[in-house]
This record gives sequence, C-alpha cells and structure tokens, in this order.
Amino acid sequence: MLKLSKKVDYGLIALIHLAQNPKRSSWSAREIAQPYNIPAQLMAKILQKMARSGIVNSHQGIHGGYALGRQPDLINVVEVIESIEGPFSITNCISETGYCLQFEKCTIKTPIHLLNDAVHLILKQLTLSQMIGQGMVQLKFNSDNNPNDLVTFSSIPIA
Amino acid sequence: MLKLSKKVDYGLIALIHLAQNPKRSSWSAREIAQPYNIPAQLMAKILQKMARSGIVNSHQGIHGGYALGRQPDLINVVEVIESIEGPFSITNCISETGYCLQFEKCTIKTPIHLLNDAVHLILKQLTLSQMIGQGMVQLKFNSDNNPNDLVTFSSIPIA
DNA sequence: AATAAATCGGACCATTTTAGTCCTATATTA
DNA sequence: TAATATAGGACTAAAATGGTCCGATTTATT
Repeated sequence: MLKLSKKVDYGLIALIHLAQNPKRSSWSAREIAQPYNIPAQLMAKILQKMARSGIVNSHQGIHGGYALGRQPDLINVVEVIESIEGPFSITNCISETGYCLQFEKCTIKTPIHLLNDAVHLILKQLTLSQMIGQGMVQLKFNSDNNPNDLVTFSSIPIA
Repeated sequence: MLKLSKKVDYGLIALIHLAQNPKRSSWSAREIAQPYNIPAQLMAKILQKMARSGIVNSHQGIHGGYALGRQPDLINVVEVIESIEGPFSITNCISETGYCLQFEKCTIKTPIHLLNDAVHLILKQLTLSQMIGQGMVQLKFNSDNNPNDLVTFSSIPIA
C-alpha cells in the first residue's frame, strides 16, 4: 500500500552516505552497504541503476567505486525512485501499457491523477541536500479547509 | 513502488458509486461490482472491511446491501486506505513491529517520516465529495523554492 | 416454515511484485 | 598477471496482493 520499496530506501541511504562523506572521492558498493547491513550485491545493483541515470558516477577497476554525480541540491527523491524502479505513478492505470478493464467506466481516473501529481510534486521537492540537513526548509503546504494542518520539510526533527 | 492497490481502487469506485446514486437505499456487492468488471466476491470483502470502520453501513438478508455510512464530505482517502489495508505508512520502518536491521544507523528516518506526513495529509484532505465533483477546490499547495508549482485538487480536470 | 439472496468471515490458492543471489565479462591499478 | 572493482543478465526466494471457496448467519418473501 503506497510504500517506498527497500531498494529505494537503500538508494537513499547510499546517496546520503556519499553526500555526508565528500572527502573520499570514491566508495565501493560493499563499503557503502556494510555499515547498514544491506546486502552488498544488491547495493551494487542499485548503484548501477543510479549510475545509468547520472545520479552517481561510477568507475571500474581495483580502486573503483561510486561518487555523487551532481550536487546534493540537484538530486531529488523522484529521480531516485525513477532511476531504480522506472516511471513514477501512484496507480496502475497511469502510464500503463496494459489494458484496464475498468477504463471506460472508471470513475476514479481524475481524482487519482490529481493525487498522483500532488505526491509527485512533494517527492520532487525533497532533495538530497535537505535530507542531509544542509538545505533550508524548502517545502511547506497547507490546505484551504484546514489551515492549521501544515507540513514543513526540514532535516531537523520538528518538535 | 508507492502504488495504490487495486483493492483501494475498488473501494473508491464503490464509494463513488454509492455517493452518485443516493436514491437507492441499498446496493449489493454484486450490483456495485458488475458495471466495473470487478469480481463480486472481492468487492464484497472490501465492502465488509469498510463496513467495520463505519465508512459504509451494511444490512444482511435478502434485500440487504450497503449504503454510505457518512456524508461524502466526511469520508477521506486515508480512511478508505486504512480500512482496507491497515495503518497508513509510506515506509517499512514506521509503525512496524518487526525489527529493522538498519534502524540504529538509519540515516533516512527523519526525511522519510516527513514525506510520510506530507502524503498522509494530502490523502486526508481528499474527500469523497471532492471526488464526485460536489466539493469546491479544497487543497492546494506550493513550495518556497518553486512557487510556480501548484497542485490544486478539483474534480474538474485542470486544463 | 421454507426458500432465496444477501452479508460475514476465515481459510485457502494463484499471481505478481519485490528482494536477493549467482555467474560471467570487462575495466583498472599495482 | 593478479586482485578488486563495476556491468549486467539470469535466476531463485520470499512476500505481498489479488482472488476464490465455503460454511454460517441474517432477513424478506412466499
């Protein structure tokens, strides 16, 4: 149900690790995976996918490994998700090739599509620099009917 | 990846069906399921779950069936998700009994928690009355860094 | 009273998705 | 040339989801 996969969790952990250790020019998949008890080969696969989309740079060879491909403020969560799992969509009928039996009579297309856009925007706004605490508060939103509901992104836990 | 399940889709379709047909006091699971090509027994299970949490009322017997348990503006998407799938959480480590191997060293707890709250709030703001087009635009949000990004919930498609 | 049509709910099975492993090839440095 | 990395496809294992079956109960109608 609307869950982030472990692979994306692992990808984010890896990126945060790289962002927080900028002095080393390169980390191997194994080095990144070990302290978090993540299977090294799985971490390697995830880093390879992020490398294909330019989120990280890789180099092979005996002292090879991975480094951030961009500055932390230019890496957002949607990109990470899409690099690991393909195009982002909250539902089965958006950007889907398969035929949907409900399609013609489907009454939820419009609201779900709007939900999709809202979640997509939130994920796009959350960057790696915010996650490592170097960004200012960047995204906040509230609603017309409940102005007291306010969510503020900050890397510092909100009391 | 962060997908709404079919069961939730079906639940929403059922609720919209009930909301859009207020003249009939009761619809059976089969009647609701049929026009959308949804398996009737599965729809029955979903309606039963929504009945347990009061989203719909049920009555047994030969002319039994389901009706909305509340006004459409008092039913939101989070409730529907939680009635069908249990407590809402975007990740594996929030409200989880199982032990997380990454927990002590986990670096993504805080950002993921904030993401969770943001998505939760969006889902809470979207009500059944909005989905059937009887609500005004109710939720909009933007961000400090990209004020032009604006998502507005409306049951009328935005051009 | 009997019957028909509905909900209730647990057990079960099938399918799909996700997580993780294995293996071979290639690159790079010492 | 040996050691240690990435690249990537194929495969297997595990978990989540989707869907079915069945026996029990409720209730309106005949």
